[in-house]
Amino acid sequence: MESILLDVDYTYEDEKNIMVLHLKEGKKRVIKAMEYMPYFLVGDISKEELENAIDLLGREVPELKIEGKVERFFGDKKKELWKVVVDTPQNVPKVKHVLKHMIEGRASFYEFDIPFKKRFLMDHKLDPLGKVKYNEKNNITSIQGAGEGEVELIAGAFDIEVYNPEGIPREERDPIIIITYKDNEKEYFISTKGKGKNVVNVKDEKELLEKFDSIIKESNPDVLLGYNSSQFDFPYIEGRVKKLHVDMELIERRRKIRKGLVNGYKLRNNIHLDLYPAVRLLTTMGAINVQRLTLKDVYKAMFGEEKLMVDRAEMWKLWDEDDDELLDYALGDARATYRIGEEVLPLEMEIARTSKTTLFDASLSTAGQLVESRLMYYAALEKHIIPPKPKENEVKQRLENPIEGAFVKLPEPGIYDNIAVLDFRGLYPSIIISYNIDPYTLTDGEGYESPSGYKFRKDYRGLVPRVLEELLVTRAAIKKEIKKEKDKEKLKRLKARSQALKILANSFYGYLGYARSRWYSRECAESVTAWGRAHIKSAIDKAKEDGFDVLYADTDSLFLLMGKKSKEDVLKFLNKINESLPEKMELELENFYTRAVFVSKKSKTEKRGAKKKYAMLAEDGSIKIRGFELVRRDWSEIAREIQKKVLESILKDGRKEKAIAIVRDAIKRIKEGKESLDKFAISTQLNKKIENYEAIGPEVVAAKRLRDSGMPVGKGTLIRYVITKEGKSISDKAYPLSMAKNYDPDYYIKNQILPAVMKILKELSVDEEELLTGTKQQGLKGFF
DNA sequence: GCCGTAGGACTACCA
DNA sequence: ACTGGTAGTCCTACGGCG
Repeated sequence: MESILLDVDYTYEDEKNIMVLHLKEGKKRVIKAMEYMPYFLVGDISKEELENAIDLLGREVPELKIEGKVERFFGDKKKELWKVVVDTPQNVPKVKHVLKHMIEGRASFYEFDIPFKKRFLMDHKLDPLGKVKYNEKNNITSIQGAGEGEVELIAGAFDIEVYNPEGIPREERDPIIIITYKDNEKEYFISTKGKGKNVVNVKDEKELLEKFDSIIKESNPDVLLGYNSSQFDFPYIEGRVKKLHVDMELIERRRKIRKGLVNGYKLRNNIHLDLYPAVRLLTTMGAINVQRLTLKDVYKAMFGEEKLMVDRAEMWKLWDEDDDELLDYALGDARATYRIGEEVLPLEMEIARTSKTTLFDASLSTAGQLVESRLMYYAALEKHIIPPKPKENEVKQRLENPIEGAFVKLPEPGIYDNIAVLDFRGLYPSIIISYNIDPYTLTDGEGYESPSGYKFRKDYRGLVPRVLEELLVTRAAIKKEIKKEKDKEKLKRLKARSQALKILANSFYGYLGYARSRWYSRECAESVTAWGRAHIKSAIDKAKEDGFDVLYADTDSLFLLMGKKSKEDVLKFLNKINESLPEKMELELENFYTRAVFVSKKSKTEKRGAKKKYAMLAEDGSIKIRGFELVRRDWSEIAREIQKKVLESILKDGRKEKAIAIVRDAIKRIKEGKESLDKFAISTQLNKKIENYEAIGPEVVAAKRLRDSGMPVGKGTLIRYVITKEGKSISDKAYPLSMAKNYDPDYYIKNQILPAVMKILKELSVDEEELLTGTKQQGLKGFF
């Protein structure tokens, strides 16, 4: 029977290590169990000596034995190692630790820190979401590549609503009043209230939970989607289940998983996929951009429309009023979650397959863990040794010793016309592949020599560049398929695959320099950036030789001032440069822009151009803005809005008079109190506990006030605060948006609007006096 | 004790 | 909890003044 591997679980029963495989066969899901033993590897020691030590230990650890010899490659050097089998996975590091002390200095230990599930998947060459076969004894007998299978998983999304007239809902007091659920066929609104097509009426909360349980059991989605459901919905349901003594199969034998810093909530029968951490990964990879990771904002960012949903804090009012719209509002969340899931699930599935991680684990993984997983898989497949994770002191040392990064050219501030932007396609990946950069190709002998002085062998291909190149080759092939494919569903899958491959490929350089990486190599990471700097600088020089002025460059991109030159001249330059580059490297045309604004740094003394801050108008009318306050969430919306208008006016119109009018009008409105309070909110995330702050800034003061009012505030909370008229210092004046009664117009004009717009207007020779008073005579004091 | 400022703490951005 | 390079705000400590 052929089936698709959905997930793997480990359990210890009847003194046996059991791996439980969750499979999908046709439309059904089935479970298969098989025994599997944990082990680690030992080298540089005779069998007799190792056996003696193991015999001594064997009395305390049942089943401990040398199972035999295995071969492993260290680069292109082969070594024979003893495979030591242990009774339980927990005992692998323990036994290794004790053995190491017994035979200190006379043996080397390997692969003692491989997660047990990962070990199982690798040893059986199993591909998550790939095809597997098994026989009557439940032994896996054959496999196929992950790319071959076309898996279709049925997803359902759910959401709970809690009665919370006093703000934050508390499990022991506030009941769940509504649960909504949506899958590909049906929608349910389960509640004691409401009437209509999809309404399932229940008599009380206990029945509500039971009904939800039976609906999930009946619909039985492969994947159950929620939004922040690991942190909120499931723990809350669990709390109510305990209080009301409900039997709920859905959460029976659930497991709380902690992976790195992320919490996961693993269900027994369905794959629970919380979209929140998944979306967060996408934001860190630059796949989507949102100011806040709320369901509302993410929905808007992805689909460009407001979703039908109700403010959670207002839900109880609609409930008390028996509002007719309650049904649609509550279903709005489940529908939004489902729709986000339709986009994110295919991508998560491809990330899982590409990284050789199960879907559930992939949804909780960081980029580094995904790269690591794929490298481990191929290392095991080709019998390369898997390096250990570094110990904490090693991590510390690596962190204290960072490597030199990219080159950024200092721009001359000003307003420019006709710019061509070029960039290296996948600069760091192409460097790793071109120069065979790998911890095991590093050599003192012959090889590619990096500008930082390290050399990499040409006669032996490293695992890292090989695995990376395979990702890029696959991606290129998929991009070709995308061009031909007409079927909507297949196209979606192909695009998701391409994106997953891109995410993984772009993370390899970071992984080489990541302090907790198994394949960390200072020399490799340093060489990647050194070659990167060399290539961008050489491109700048060559552009100058060809008569271009180079306005700006950052890491892998360069901005050419075209002057009297034509587009053809730019393309000719590209061709010329590409002929001189290694085969896998390529400089590409990003776009042509008709106008650009670069500004000065805010500095009292020097007047230098600001890096990583510019705005450009493309030929098609679209605007590209980088670094300006208007793209930063820790500036008020009012300041961002005005800065945006000013920039757009300058890019499209070019006259300072219009820009000045925009600012004057805005200042007037602020002074007259015509703008709503939430436009003055400044958002700042707390990255540590309130108590741990040395510098008590406005966001910390506002956070304390918020906490004193009973709201949960801590590491990770996004604080939205307003600078009010109440208090002396800026921090004194900071109140959470929910508590603020007013805003301080002077602060917002002086500290938000003026700094944001002046840096742009300066480039049009407008000074502050002229802006504020219309003349160049009066000082700022006269104005306030 | 008050003032002004350099340096540090901190966040969020670009690539 | 993938990397380094960068701008900018606000706090805090410190030195000068008297």
